[in-house]
Amino acid sequence: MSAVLPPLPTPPDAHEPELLQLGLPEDEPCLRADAARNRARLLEAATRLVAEHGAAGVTMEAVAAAASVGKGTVFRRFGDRTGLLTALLDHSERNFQAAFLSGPAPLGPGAPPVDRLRAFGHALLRRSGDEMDLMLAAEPSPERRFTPAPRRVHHSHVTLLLRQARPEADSELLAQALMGYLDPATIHHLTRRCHMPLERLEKGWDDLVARLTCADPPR
Amino acid sequence: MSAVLPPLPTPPDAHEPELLQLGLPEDEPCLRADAARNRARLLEAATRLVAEHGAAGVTMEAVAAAASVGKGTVFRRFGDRTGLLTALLDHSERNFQAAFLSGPAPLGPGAPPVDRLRAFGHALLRRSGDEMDLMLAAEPSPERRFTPAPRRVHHSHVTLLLRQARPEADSELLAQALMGYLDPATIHHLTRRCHMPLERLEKGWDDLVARLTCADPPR
DNA sequence: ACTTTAAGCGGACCTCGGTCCGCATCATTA
DNA sequence: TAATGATGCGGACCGAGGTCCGCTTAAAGT
Repeated sequence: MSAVLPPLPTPPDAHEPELLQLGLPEDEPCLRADAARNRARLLEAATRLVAEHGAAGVTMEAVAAAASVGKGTVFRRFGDRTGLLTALLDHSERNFQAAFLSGPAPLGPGAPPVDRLRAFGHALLRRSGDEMDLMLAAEPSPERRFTPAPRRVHHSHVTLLLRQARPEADSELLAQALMGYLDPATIHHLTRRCHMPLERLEKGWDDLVARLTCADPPR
Repeated sequence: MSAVLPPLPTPPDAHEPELLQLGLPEDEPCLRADAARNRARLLEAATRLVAEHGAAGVTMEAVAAAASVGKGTVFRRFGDRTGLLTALLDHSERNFQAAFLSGPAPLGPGAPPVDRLRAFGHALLRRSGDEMDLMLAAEPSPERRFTPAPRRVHHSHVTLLLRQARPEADSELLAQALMGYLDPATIHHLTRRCHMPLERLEKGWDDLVARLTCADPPR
């Protein structure tokens, strides 16, 4: 919708501009001085609100007020609420991406793909366990669930590892199935609602990975 | 939230009252005459709105107006928007449940569990292909994604079949992984955004089922 | 038929996400 | 330093979901 402003075909850093395969988002292309200052203030204010009232307390108006900034500014900078929340997860996301893209094995490169897949799942499970409420709140509407850049990066990564482990398979689809298991909503459901311990989820993940990557065709 | 009215611990038929394992939702326990009439009017109005403007056009106020009824009445009857949308899917859902609970094999009872699982996936894929927009619109917030009764029924069913096929496995978790693949948002993403043909999804499902149900432990 | 009462009704009201547009401000060029 | 666009800013405004509460009415009891 919109796209009325010529220089803004898409909101500035709504969902992390172009990190795609391995580039992490630039720390803002070339933001005007006041804009950059306001951005920092907004993120700080939002962080404080999360700490005080949880993710549910992060209202666009509240954030704007807490940062002494107009509401329009928040939207201009982050596009929408999920954009702001996603930006709040940026630090954690960078660390995570750094870990599986260039960190030590088995999560990073160097280990066999199956081990890396296992490690990836465990890492994501733990991370979700921590920032659960933020991740849930940052979830876009179903139509856009897979459009935010972090998701796409995770998906590509898993697809890649899968392709290495089983070149003949439909890695795209397999990756989709695997990522479904790691969806924040799923994890929330299993751990918080069904009270499953994390170890059980990890065990389940390992089993899943093993079965989806073993070479010989079933039956 | 709410639970202020003593006789209404949860909205009447917000998400299909108690069909649980195999009971389909009663056609309304004991609704007062005018209430039943209004309910019918509302559903009819909503259906018309969907036909005319798509699921996005189904505004609570619009439905109320189209049914010549107060807005409060809509909420009293259906709890919230997702409740109304879910009710709209009720017919289709009943048919589907009837098919896999007591219809002809291989979807219904009589076939080996693996075949039933395969059939179940294909059936759900097709159904989602049809009522896609309604199903997406009826998706609740991430925290509640798994609370609507239909989902729970599907999950139980898959868990059951899985347990029959592989009694020693963690069927709950496996079912979760399988159901993730059949999530409306996922299907929407793969078919509409990535333009994958349905056959590919079906093939992927079959592969998934085969690998998750084959007896011998991998590696 | 009359009373009673719980269920139902309606729409004013609130909150919050998102848009719009006139005005201010930064950066650039002269 | 002054002029001048482009970029950013702010907050009034809108629409939609959801709540509230006083009034109405169906239906069960007498």
